[in-house]
Amino acid sequence: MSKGITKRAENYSQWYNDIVIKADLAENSGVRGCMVIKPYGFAIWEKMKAQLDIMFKETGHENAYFPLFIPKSYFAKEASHVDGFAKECAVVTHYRLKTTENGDIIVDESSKLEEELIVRPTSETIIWSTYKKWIQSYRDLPILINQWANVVRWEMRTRLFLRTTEFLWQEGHTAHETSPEAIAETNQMLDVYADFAEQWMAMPVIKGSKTESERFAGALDTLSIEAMMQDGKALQSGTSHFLGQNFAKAFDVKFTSKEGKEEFVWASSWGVSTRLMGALVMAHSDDKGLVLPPKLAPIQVVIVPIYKSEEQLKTISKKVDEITQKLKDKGISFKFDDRTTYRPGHKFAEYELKGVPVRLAVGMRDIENGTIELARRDTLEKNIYDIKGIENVIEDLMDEIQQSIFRKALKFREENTHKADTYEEFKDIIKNKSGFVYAHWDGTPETEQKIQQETKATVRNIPFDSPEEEGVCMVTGKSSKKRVLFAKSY
RNA sequence: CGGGGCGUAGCGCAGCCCGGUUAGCGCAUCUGCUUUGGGAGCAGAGGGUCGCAGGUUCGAAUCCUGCCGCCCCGACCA
Repeated sequence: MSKGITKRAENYSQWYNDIVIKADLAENSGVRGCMVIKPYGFAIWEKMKAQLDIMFKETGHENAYFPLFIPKSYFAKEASHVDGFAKECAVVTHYRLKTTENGDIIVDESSKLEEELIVRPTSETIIWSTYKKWIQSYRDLPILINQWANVVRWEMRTRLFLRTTEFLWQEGHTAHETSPEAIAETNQMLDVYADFAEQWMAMPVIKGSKTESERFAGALDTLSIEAMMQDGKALQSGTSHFLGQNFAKAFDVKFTSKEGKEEFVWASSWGVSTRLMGALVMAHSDDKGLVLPPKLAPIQVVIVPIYKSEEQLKTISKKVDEITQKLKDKGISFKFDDRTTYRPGHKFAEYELKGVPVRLAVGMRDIENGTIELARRDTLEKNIYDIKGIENVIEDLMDEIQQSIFRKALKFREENTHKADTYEEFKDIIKNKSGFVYAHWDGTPETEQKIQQETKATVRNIPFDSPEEEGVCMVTGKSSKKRVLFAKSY
């Protein structure tokens, strides 16, 4: 069983790789650090994308598209931004190839670009240079734009979905009259991400602010949602940045206010990426394969016929048609796998690997008894139901499974969340138990760095819902008003 | 960027140290028969510029040199 999947307990990262490959989500390509997202994986991404897009539009945003290439000079305008990305940019220097006498293809040196083009690692600079042209008056504000795009960051080490050289994402870029408005937008979008993670991915997250050292390059404040993976590590699953007037100043984007004064625009940006696919895999899957929340499963119900002759298959198919019609009416997606080329056991294993939430099996025995076998992917429970009304059972189950895997993930997080009051205690937990640790910290980058170097754990964020509490930093003994969230991370 | 590993059939690998007939194994594929309530069995078949380029040799997957690519581990990052 579970052919070829490494056990979670044996080697977690190998397990992750096996699931991604064997469940047919993605594979490595011939291009360093870049993956091919396969149809099944892309179908899940499309479902995520569709829902996020609805949520963005409900909060007043519109989609647009900006260029893949950014002139190098744009980067020079915001100093901390270029610092943050300079080391991981792909640069286009030429625009033509030529064939040599012996048939080799080489870069035509005569086609050297006057100014190099950077393949976008993120689009703040190209977007703000455009916004400059769009904004003159307070009447032009706010601008609430999102773009679905691919970006390139030349990372040292890559892993399928979690960190690839090229990845797909959405990036929202908004412009506002006032600071409070931009901050409200930043918070609103973090809430959208958290809702999506919890309601759709069934993955509980912790909302909070990043520390100064983990802030986005060019932001005044970076908010994040952090989720716990099954190995106890944290995965940053979405970020929302308050950019202040940094980009407005860098690109000279001013507007005339109601009072007739010229002011710089306030900004936010926010994004989630195909990394969410990695989060989805690591949050719920098991040693048998993927476990998908019904709301994101490309196929919610699979029906496997069990037959000994073509005639039997015909009889079963007829019965199945009645069921699928009712599922269709309820808007539940399904697949009737009547392939004659594979046997039932093979199909069972295959759909478990692919994480299909509900499996139905129908054989002649069932036809005679008016029953059907239903198996849940999340719990692996199997039960016999009356065929009559099975669509209602399934409809309820979609909800139940969605909630059940969320509860399971939440319970796991709670069981692996600790409090530490001394540094010794902290080190012990990080080393021997892993998971999340709430502890007091003096708020300085120096202490943060020391902790990271000594334990490999970092401040994931300063949680919004962490209660005010007088305490002292576990390392320096300086006073602290709130516990922050520490963990090892991806 | 530092350390390690690997490039041989669609995939996973053995062979290489110690050069020598026709380069082998498992899975997958194809054909036939029997099967079908948890990844079917048997019989047969097809499929290879041994990463690339040089060199040594009567002879190179194997030895030497150079190059290219990918993966894994660390520091950086969503």
